[in-house]
Amino acid sequence: MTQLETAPLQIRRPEITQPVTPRQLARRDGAIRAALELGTEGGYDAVRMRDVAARADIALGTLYRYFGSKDHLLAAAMASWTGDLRGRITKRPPTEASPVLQVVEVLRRASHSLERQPRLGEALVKALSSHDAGVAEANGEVSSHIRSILEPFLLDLDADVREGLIDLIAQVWHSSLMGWANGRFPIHEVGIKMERAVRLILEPRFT
Amino acid sequence: MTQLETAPLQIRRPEITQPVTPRQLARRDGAIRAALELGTEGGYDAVRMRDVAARADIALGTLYRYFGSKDHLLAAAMASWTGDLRGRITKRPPTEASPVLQVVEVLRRASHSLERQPRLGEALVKALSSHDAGVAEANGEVSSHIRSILEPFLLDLDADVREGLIDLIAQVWHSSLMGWANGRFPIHEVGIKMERAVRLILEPRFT
DNA sequence: CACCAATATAGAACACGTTCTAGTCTTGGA
DNA sequence: TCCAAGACTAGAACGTGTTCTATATTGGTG
Repeated sequence: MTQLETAPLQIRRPEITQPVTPRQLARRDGAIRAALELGTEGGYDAVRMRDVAARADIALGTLYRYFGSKDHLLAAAMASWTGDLRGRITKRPPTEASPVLQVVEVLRRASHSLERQPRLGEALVKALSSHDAGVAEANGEVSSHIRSILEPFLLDLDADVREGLIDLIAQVWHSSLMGWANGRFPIHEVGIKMERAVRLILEPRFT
Repeated sequence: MTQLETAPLQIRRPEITQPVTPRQLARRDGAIRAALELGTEGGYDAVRMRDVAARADIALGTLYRYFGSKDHLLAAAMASWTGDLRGRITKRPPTEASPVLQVVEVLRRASHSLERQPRLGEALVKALSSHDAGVAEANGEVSSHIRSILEPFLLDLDADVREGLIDLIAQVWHSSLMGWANGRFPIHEVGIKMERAVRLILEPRFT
């Protein structure tokens, strides 16, 4: 056996590329915008990759150059959504008095926001729970948004405990959204469940 | 416009059927067994409906008569798994002394069990988080298994609080498994995360 | 400017979940 | 025992995510 047929070790994959030029950024953003529009109108199923490409006026192949999968595309959209959320919370902080109630208020506001565009929420949440490198990255972004949103209200706690509790709340939040997106309970229950969970988690810490 | 083309109101769907005769039960069980085998070997993707049907020696159409979707099939398998787990815990209860540690031990044992068949675990968990009537039903079964597993260790608590805390733990468990199945962290972290979460949740209740 | 490598495009092709079709087999009751 | 209703089968067909191909365009470099 010669070494002739041994393939070069460098793995050949089309590999997601980072947009650099303005035109590339515009293409990527256009794709996200198109996905948001289609998702708002018809939810997860309505976000068909062919349609996203058509609406963003790019080729299907190009779409796949920037987003390795449909879920990656939607997860990127979700990350941008939580980024916006953080902006809104910062600009207009909760009015409640106690940390527990402040956290509850924040989460209620977030649910409320999703409630206004249920189809979109369903699409974004569904995408977040998919096994995909790109999605994992977007997920990290989402987590860090949540962390930075909640942290200011829990400064009284020991740093380690705070970290753990925020993680916990984020997990419950994620799980509640999933429960909703998967049709296990209606959207208004997300807020209720979250309030109950946050109280159970935080109240013993603020006796 | 005449009323001629208005379709009859009765919705026509092939509707999942409940197995009744022994042969039907055997077909359904065979399908679940085949799914478990394929899942153990190659994870979610390896469980191809065509292959499940072939291995169980039934027609594809028959498979879809009993399980409305691939995820429904896998979710049914998951429910049977948690049923087994409950049996094992009942037969050999945790040896730890305190409620907190007992709960931790139970969850550790469960993770450990998944750890032995990671491909299968991935397949089952992935299916559980899918929007599908059949999956929702299986999900309920799983939840009630978990509830009945944990309840005995928390009898000291007020019933309402206990209910809420168990729900909370179940949610965190679910979310941790998802995080693992979706590649956000390795399997051994499920146990660690769960222990941390359970301590954070329960310890303030057992001061 | 001229060129090359990376990117983009249109569209075909492919895989797999799901649905549909036409015909055969089971089953339970008259 | 025989029949009608329903269940089962093999396999074709369909939709959509994803990949591939062949060609055209772009953008940076000598």
